[in-house]
Amino acid sequence: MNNNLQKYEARAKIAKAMSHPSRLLMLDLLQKQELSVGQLTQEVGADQSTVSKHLAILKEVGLVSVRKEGAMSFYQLKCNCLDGFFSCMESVLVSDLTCRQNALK
Amino acid sequence: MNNNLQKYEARAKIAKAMSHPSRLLMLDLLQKQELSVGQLTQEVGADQSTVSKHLAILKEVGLVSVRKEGAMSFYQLKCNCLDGFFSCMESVLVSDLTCRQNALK
DNA sequence: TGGAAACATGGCAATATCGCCATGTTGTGA
DNA sequence: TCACAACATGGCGATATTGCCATGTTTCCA
Repeated sequence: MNNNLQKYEARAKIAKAMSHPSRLLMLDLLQKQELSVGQLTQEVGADQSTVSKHLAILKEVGLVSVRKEGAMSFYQLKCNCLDGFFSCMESVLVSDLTCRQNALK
Repeated sequence: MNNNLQKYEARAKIAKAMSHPSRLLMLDLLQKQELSVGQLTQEVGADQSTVSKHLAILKEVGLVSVRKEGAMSFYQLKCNCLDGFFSCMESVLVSDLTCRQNALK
């Protein structure tokens, strides 16, 4: 029994925050520049309240931060490691695909 | 509206598969060597059926593969990019921590 | 000052996840 | 062949997630 399991809970929370298509899209967009809730809502194509809640989730785990300017909120990335994250996802996808292709031969 | 959202769904599935403490622990253990379900069950400290289902989730997205030897199943990692993944989680945790510390000053 | 714009936050129903128990399925050894 | 060991798979209640509607809250402008 590994009673050191709690060690992975903080990491799991971050991974869970990233485990939604809309949130991944938003993170990806934020890699280029900070964006307002309205802009992100446009890109995601969901209700404004939905996007706002997604952003709250990303903020909660420290993936993004907010800058308020008047009535608007600009969100920005707080980490610069997303490239590695995305490329890892990509390599898993590619390796799984070639694996499935080989299974058909 | 970004109708390219589906592009992120496959990645989100992988991230979701990684967004559980027990599954992160198992992935971490499998970085060193392949392990049987029984061994992983010992380490995780949950029911055998629970561990088996966790492994099915990891296999479903192509993160691990199975090698059957007699009545036993040995699971192994299919990607070598977990280091990057974990270090990204770690840097988010650290940056968030220092950020909260600064907020207290 | 009143109203609209930009976000945030309840609330709720639909859906998904989680963990265990019970029960399959398959392989092994006597 | 029979019993057991090692996993996998239903099934189920408890809990969490998701997305929208409705409704705050704050800011700006006429």
